[in-house]
Amino acid sequence: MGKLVTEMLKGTLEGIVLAILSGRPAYGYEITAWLRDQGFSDIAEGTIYALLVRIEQRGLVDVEKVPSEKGPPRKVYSLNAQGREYLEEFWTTWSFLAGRLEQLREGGK
Amino acid sequence: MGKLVTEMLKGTLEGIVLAILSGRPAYGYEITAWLRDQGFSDIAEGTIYALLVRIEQRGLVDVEKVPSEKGPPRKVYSLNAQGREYLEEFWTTWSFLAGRLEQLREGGK
DNA sequence: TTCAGCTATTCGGCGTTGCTAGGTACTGGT
DNA sequence: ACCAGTACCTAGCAACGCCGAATAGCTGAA
Repeated sequence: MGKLVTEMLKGTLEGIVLAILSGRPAYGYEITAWLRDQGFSDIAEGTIYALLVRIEQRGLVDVEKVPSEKGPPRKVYSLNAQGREYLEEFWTTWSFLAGRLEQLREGGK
Repeated sequence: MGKLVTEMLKGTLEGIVLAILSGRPAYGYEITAWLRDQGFSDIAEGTIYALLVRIEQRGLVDVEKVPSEKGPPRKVYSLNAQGREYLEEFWTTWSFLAGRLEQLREGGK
């Protein structure tokens, strides 16, 4: 992909990460690897870490430092109540946008 | 809506406008009004004009100045071949992203 | 023992994007 | 003369994701 997906990720990447965390707690390195696996080949590591800091500061996640056998300690993030609430809002907004886009795509044929 | 949708629009608004233009030529003021009508209540006029300038400079649209009875002349934009090609790419990227989000949403239940 | 390579996180500077807030200009009605 | 509606443009700002580099711990091969 490239620039197109980069710009589209603005605003959605946050929701993606929150959605991941809604399923299970996770840490940055793990999330990055998983996203790459899912086809988000060009997501920068630094982007994820910065995002995690942001959502932590906004109080959407809880953090726990967990030692790792294979390297430095991990910062494991888990979605809290406020985070779940915010994720709901995200899905609402996403649905709105996706709906409009869907309509436009139909109309354009 | 608010900040959430603003961030999500980054990258998608361009596609939205191109999709509109793929159906029919249009000018800025008209596009803004139509978007507001479609529920994008907080899209700023300046945003659309700036976007139109950008896609013109990238050669995705052709422009024609058309006199108006009710004000200054309109700048009517129409999608050209390069624009259609780019719009295809946009839809591909969008589909990818929407697919991943859909999966995440399912999984999160 | 050393050094490469994987794990794991952090930081500063950059480009793109949308918003804010203001301005310009033309027309028609009061 | 004035104001509302039409139509466009601009400068400065904030947020986000990317790039490049640095730091730090652990393991296994040379």
